[in-house]
Amino acid sequence: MTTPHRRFKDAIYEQLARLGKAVSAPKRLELLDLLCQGPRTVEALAEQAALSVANTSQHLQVLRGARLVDAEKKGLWVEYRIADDEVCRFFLALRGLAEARLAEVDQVTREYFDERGAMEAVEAGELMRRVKRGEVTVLDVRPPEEYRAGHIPGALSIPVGELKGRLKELPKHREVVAYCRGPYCVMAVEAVELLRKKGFTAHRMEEGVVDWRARGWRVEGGGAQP
Amino acid sequence: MTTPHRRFKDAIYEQLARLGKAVSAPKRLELLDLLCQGPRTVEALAEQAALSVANTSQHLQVLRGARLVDAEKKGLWVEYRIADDEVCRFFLALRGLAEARLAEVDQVTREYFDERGAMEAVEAGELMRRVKRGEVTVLDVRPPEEYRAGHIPGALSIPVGELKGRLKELPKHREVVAYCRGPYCVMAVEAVELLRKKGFTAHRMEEGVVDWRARGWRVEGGGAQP
DNA sequence: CAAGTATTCAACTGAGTGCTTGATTAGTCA
DNA sequence: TGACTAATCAAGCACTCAGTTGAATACTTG
Repeated sequence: MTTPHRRFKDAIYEQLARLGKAVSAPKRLELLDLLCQGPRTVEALAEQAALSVANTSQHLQVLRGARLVDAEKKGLWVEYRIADDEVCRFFLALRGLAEARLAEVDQVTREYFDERGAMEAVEAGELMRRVKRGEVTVLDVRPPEEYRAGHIPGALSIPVGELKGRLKELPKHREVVAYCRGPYCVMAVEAVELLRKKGFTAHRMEEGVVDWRARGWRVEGGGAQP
Repeated sequence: MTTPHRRFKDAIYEQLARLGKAVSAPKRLELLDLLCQGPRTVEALAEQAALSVANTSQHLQVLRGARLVDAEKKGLWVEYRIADDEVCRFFLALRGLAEARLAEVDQVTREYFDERGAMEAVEAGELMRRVKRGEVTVLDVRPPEEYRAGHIPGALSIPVGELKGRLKELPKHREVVAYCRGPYCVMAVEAVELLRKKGFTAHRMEEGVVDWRARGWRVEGGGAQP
């Protein structure tokens, strides 16, 4: 005895659950997070998320089934990308809620960052102000493709791995603020560690480009389809 | 060979997935939606979501495990409630994303509403303007508890089931806008159908109190712990 | 065309999930 | 105290899902 009313409700929540299911696996969330930084091939995603290629492909198909990502065949590669900016904002909402409600997130983060020599982070709004006043050098330490897919206006691109050999590109007596993919990415932490060892005044910003864009602030580079 | 770095990432995304898992079951989403309207007992939720009590209880425990809802023992009953307003906003974000990305949502809704005699809905912003100008009677057709838990300022409370016998409470030559729980709730649809049959000029608003509050607009009644 | 590569497919396994059923635990009220 | 009630628990079943492995597909390049 199912009324049409009930069938309708079931159908609707079934649809909502498609999105829920898509973000119910840790690895899929990691892939989504990576894709928010910019488009990538299956192989690259597999490597960065520490997954087998076949497994990555399957996860990506689930994400695509939920219309969260799009795939485009580019010659030998398949390039996956976020289907819509709203997807990134949704991911941020999920992350924000987890930070707000799940004490474990804070705990795990603290544990990990503390043992690497904690450091106060500069908040995005604060950075924005200092950038406007021309007080700081902003440093993007992500891989160059991600920098190209979108970065904070005026930021320098030096991938963390190359930083040691390219220190001379940074003005010496000026504060540096490094950022990477977001609060759970360690590249900026490593960069700041290195910079301080070399005598720079350096801080990290927790937020990434995705947060920056979600605040409605301008992002340089990237655009639609490259 | 798992580096500390990998372990950290796995731990973080594992936490995010707790939220994802919580919203990956259709019935849990329905319960969450209901709870956004106001606190309720297990039994009430079970009935409204067409579930067995035991099953409802289990779903609620999953939601509580993800810190999305809180439970409070009140004598013989256990009252469940949304843990934080941010949870409602997250639900709205999920729903919005589903509407934006999943064509099936629109399709299912259209199918159901069309066969009940479609009707143009008044958008919340438009209603807000008309309310300010004192042009319309706003009608809340949800059960009284939900009205009490929070309603649009100035709205009249007449549950849809009682509407037929309480028509005289409505000013006759004035437009009525009815609302209920949100876009997938049919109570307002039924109310408008009835009102029109009785000679009223009536429209429905798709948005519910949750949407109203999420826009930052004032909500009457409810408050913290009743 | 053939060799090589990125991705997907297909089949399988073990773990997890939604739901049911029947028993159990807390609390109320006569 | 004992009958009654709301909620939870425990066990079991059918089903789904993440991940592995090995083969198949589609495209490029020599």
